[in-house]
Amino acid sequence: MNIGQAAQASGVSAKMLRYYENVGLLAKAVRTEAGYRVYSESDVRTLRFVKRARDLGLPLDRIKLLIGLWQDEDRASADVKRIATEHAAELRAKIAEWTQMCEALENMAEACHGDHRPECPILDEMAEGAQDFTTLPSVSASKLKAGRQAPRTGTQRAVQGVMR
Amino acid sequence: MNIGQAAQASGVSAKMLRYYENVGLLAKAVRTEAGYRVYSESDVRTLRFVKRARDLGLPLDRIKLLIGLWQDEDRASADVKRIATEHAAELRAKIAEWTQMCEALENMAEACHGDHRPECPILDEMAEGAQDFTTLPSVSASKLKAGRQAPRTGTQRAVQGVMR
DNA sequence: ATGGGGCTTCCCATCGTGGGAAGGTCAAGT
DNA sequence: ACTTGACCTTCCCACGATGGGAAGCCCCAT
Repeated sequence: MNIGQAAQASGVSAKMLRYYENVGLLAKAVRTEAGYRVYSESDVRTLRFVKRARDLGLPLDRIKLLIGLWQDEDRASADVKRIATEHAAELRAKIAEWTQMCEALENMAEACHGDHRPECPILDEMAEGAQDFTTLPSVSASKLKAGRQAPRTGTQRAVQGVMR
Repeated sequence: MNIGQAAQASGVSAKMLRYYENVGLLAKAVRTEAGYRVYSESDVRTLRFVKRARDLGLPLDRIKLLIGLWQDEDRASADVKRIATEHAAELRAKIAEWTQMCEALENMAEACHGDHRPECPILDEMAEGAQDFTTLPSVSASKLKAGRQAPRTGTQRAVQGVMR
């Protein structure tokens, strides 16, 4: 079976098949005389394994370990469990972090009128205490040489302009 | 103020300051004659704004929009709110996805004894229906030429070996 | 024999961040 | 004045996993 067929049969793109092989997640595929990669049903099973593990969010290095255990008749299920629980814990941590960010954003958005007026608690929160717009130049003007690499073409914002 | 001081004052690394400038999130910094970037208090306020927005998980392109609105006296808070709620919605979607992955993993781990024996529902789940190990070669052996690019040195795993 | 689709490799882009090398600059201490 | 160490500059590379695309070869069916 060629790479395209293996891809379709496993749900992993051909591009990824080559990549997995390159980075050592999969063994180098057998080739035809013409250099075409050839896959067996057994290979497809491995690919489906990888696909499911990826769908669970596992990174490739952990999947590599799992494949090793999967093919090891003498494995201890404790090793597999450890990998799974470690990943789950990392996911939980990330989820907590993102939930915090998300709730903060939602709270701010809720406090925002969302109309045509400029007042906005979201921006206020992000600027937090930046009401003081007094500019305190900390370098004497004599030492300055405006934008050697930034030729400063035409219209430039007064305070801090956003480029491009 | 030099880049290191601006970095410390804002909580954004000097490396990131240069990067933000390169990708156009920030205006090109004023330079001293020697080419050193010089930052004002006003710049540091912008940097802190960026830092807080990053901490909320906002991508740089959205932060660029926010800075534009922040500096626009005639902004409509609705525009800010839309950006925030869009990002929050994307976060929620991601969180839901990761929560599903996480729960699946936790369920599997819970079902796993986690002892010295090889039986493991986690692996079973990932292999899902891969009990049939009959190999069906789909290419006639005459067309094969073992590993032109994979010289197949010495010990190789029987079925699908993990490399490196 | 020709055409189209599949395969190969190689390069690039993403997104934000860090590491490091090679070389110039500044300020403080001798 | 000179040295030294800390700082700055640019440039390149790496991550992780994926997609896009180009140039060129291969295989099969018409």
